[in-house]
Amino acid sequence: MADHVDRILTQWHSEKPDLDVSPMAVIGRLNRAAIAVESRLADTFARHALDSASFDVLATLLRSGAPYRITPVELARDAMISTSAVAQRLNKLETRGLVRRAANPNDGRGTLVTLTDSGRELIEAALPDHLETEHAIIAALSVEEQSNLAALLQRIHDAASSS
Amino acid sequence: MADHVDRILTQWHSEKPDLDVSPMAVIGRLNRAAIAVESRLADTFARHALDSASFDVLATLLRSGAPYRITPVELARDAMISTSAVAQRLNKLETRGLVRRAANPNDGRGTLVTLTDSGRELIEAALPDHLETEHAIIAALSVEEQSNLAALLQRIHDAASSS
DNA sequence: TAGCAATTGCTAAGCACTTAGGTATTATGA
DNA sequence: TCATAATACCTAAGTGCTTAGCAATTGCTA
Repeated sequence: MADHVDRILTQWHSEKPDLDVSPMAVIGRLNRAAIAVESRLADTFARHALDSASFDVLATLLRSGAPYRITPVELARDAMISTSAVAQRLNKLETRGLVRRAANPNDGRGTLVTLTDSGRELIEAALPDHLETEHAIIAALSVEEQSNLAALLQRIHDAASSS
Repeated sequence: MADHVDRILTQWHSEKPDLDVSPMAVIGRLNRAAIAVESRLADTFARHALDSASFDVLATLLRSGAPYRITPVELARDAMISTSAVAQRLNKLETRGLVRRAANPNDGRGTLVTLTDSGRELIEAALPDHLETEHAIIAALSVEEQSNLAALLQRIHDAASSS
């Protein structure tokens, strides 16, 4: 059952026997698991002519509910990226006719991003497929293990964020 | 205890009550935890004038043991990046005098990358600091929870990779 | 209420990755 | 053995992020 991370730990043990490299067992696997999942999800996105970044924007608009209209700042907060990255994502999506930008009547500085009909059709079609892929991955764990994993990840997240 | 992922799930429930979005609870937190950890580790790397990519190369060379000499192909496999990305990482590190490239006497096509003395000093200094940061993060979990988490992540990794 | 600070959203430039493609060398098998 | 395939490594170009910086508007406060 030795995986890549195990081999790295073994190498460290023989080269630096005095160092406690046990944290790498967790953090190394966290990284690799995240990369493997992301890569698997990308296949599904590609089948719908999307990438992870575009899916993210369209899904955020969809789950905001009718009239599917939010600000770039909200998109940035939600995706944990800069507002500049949002602007560039929106440029791409607007060119494809999947979203539309309009002036925010309540804030002269602001913009409101709306899902177009064709954008909504696309994300409504991609979403069930995406969920099926996610389900196929986490089905490797029992329901109890899933909630266990989610709780542990949340605590790691908090520990990494604090300070 | 409601975090960002909980709020996203709540939004989906009210907008698409028929969809089972429970996989997002795990995969969403996997992503966010990995990003938070990566960001925390980056601070430590920066204190040693390194980034994650450079640290990765130097650490791989160090743990290979004396004479700290491996091929770009091995580096690519280990870091799960293209050999082209390795070439660019090495260009940077070689300019800084942290690694050195030489022809592989056993393979006319090949190159051998060696850790220079100054590269070795740098990584030997950064490594304990890095491990301390990793330890500070995973100390949020008991030892048993840590090995539990590592095992669950390995299974998620395998599930995402297969097929 | 005038002026300064904060916010919003954009483009430009820089960075690290990817894929594409080139060159050189080694391995294969007809 | 010799043509062809595979491998190793690189640069170039494209992509999507970041930070820097700009212009416009709004919010705060003296």
